[in-house]
Amino acid sequence: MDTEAQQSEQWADVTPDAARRLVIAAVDAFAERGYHATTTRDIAGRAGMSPAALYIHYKTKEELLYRISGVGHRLALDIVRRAASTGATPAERLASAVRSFVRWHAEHHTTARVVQYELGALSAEHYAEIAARRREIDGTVRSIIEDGVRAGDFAVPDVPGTTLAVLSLCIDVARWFNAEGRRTPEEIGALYADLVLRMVGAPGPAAA
Amino acid sequence: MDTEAQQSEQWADVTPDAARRLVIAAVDAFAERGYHATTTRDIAGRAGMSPAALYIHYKTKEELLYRISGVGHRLALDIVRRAASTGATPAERLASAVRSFVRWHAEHHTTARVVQYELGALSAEHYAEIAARRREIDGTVRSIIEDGVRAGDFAVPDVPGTTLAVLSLCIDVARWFNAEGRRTPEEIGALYADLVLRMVGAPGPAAA
DNA sequence: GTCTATACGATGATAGAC
DNA sequence: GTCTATCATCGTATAGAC
Repeated sequence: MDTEAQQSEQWADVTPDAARRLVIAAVDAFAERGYHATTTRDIAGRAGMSPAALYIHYKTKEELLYRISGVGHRLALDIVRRAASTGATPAERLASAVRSFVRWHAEHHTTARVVQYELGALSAEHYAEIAARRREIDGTVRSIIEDGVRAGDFAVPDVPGTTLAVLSLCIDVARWFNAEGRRTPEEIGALYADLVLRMVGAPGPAAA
Repeated sequence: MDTEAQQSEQWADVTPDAARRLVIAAVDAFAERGYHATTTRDIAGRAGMSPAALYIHYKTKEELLYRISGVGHRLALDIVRRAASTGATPAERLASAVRSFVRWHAEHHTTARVVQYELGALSAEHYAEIAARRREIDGTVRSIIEDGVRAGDFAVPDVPGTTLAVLSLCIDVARWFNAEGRRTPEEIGALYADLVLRMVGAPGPAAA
């Protein structure tokens, strides 16, 4: 679970306070037991409210998930975009994007779990909207790889396939990451950035 | 969804016939909507039976999942082990293991989804048993990487971390693979084997 | 905005006939 | 072994008082 401070910051623009408390409670519950196994009673209870109070702020349980998924995807996209423009060379930008994206999945693994693994519980309309944001994330990473290939810095036979693999690697961190484990988010980010540079055939310290 | 022929083969040792039909129905339902969102009525219906018939063959819904997870993990472990001993060099064995493991996750992505993403729905006892099999899979892959490092064929600063990343990459195929997509399981297996050889710093055609 | 009380359909599982 | 019928409980969501 994220720390309380991290939660407050992440959900700062969910107001009023009760609505934010419900979001935080729902993220914890969904991440822990899954969307379908979580009851509205459980969410309300974690937020210190009666079951009925949830419906003042959200019309349905799915709307609560939609809110979480929307904010979560916005955060994820922002992080990748910002990191993707940090660095002079494609290799630096790719390493930066992977390091940041992985770190987010580890640090905010509760949120990331809901964002990445509960898409199927969204309504068709909500899913379509979220899927568009996911394609933006994919496009951001693909652009860096294309830049690297054009510049002759990367050797990548299959750019879309490699993009998919890179994102897949980052996303799956949310599944296995354990806060009590031996590795910090920072360490995993550094390891993965190195592995990804190897995947795209970028020369440098990775080969050392 | 897997083809019918693939299903029969996979679950051949689940008998009698009705019990196998229920397993196949449950795999489809669990993969499509998740364990918790699937009702016993849905499973029985797909198998062409009344809701009560399920309880002749399985004491609870969780026992059905446990059966699926058990057989699925046994299949996965067998596939990795067999592939891991195919090839003369560590690079060949690693490529073989990744290619086979990825192909299994793509070809049997319905089964793989249940196996990889519904662990949390198992009882504590059943989970502990399954987790032991998962550690065997991890150990099999790690051994190959250690062999490659010892032989001087691989350059891997962090063996456990790289093992984790390799398995993570393979497992996540079950999440995103789509049978109607552009890539065949065979193609994805080949791509991933190449990417993994790059990750471990194996020289060869990967660098071409 | 929050609570207590409750409607009411769905759900896992069982009983007993065939 | 399978079915029909049913139980007890739970789950989402609403009504109406404060």
